[in-house]
Amino acid sequence: MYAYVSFMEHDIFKALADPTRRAIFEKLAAAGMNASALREGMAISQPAMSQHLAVLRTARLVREERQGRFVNYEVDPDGLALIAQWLAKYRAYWPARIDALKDLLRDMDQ
Amino acid sequence: MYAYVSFMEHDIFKALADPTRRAIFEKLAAAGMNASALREGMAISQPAMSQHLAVLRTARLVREERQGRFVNYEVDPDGLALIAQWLAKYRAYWPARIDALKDLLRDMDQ
DNA sequence: GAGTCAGATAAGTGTATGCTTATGTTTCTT
DNA sequence: AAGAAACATAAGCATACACTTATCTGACTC
Repeated sequence: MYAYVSFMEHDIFKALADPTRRAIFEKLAAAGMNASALREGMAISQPAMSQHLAVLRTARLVREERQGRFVNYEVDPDGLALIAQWLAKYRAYWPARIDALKDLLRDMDQ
Repeated sequence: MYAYVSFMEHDIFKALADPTRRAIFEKLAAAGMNASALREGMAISQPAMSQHLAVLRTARLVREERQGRFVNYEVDPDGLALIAQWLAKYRAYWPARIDALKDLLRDMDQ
């Protein structure tokens, strides 16, 4: 069981280590869209985008939904949940004062 | 200001993309210790450890405290805070409760 | 002061990674 | 049925990265 988590954890951090993929993820967080729409204003080739999306998919940071010949992408909460889980392990070290962090903590505490 | 955050963000995800560095960080989260103590049971050369610690330091995931000829390392809350901040941006996508996390883990267990 | 110990840095090397061009696959249009 | 559009995949290449061995720096001991 934890082996799976470790693999996923590795995939996630690997995926987020690339600035282009973080930008793609951020764009998808604002609104789900297909790969072509994602490319707009991003100076990235079609194969490169496809490869990045594959990495994000493997990390469960993003999920696809086929719609005819389009593939709509959106944020997959599972990946974010795993990051939250990883972060929660080190909760003892978070600075207590930052308001945003308090919100974070409260939400994860439920 | 936000430029600094972006740089730091990149350093952090790059740093955590390596499994050895995640292991080092995890060990330090359990207890602060010097570089030699960190190496114990880790099958890693002295220069490699030193290089990994430099990366973690740059990412502000870890901080050093010289003590004579020893250098004691410990978790730096600043790095964790930046991850929490990053994660907070996507709070809208988190599974509503921890139960969802448990479901995820169970699913991954198959 | 000489030797030793903890750790950092330098330089070189094999592999991983992100890109490119080319091509494949599926769906839609006409 | 033929072409085009939306993606995915394959193969090749240049760079980044994590490791190695060798050397350097600074602090402690004798």
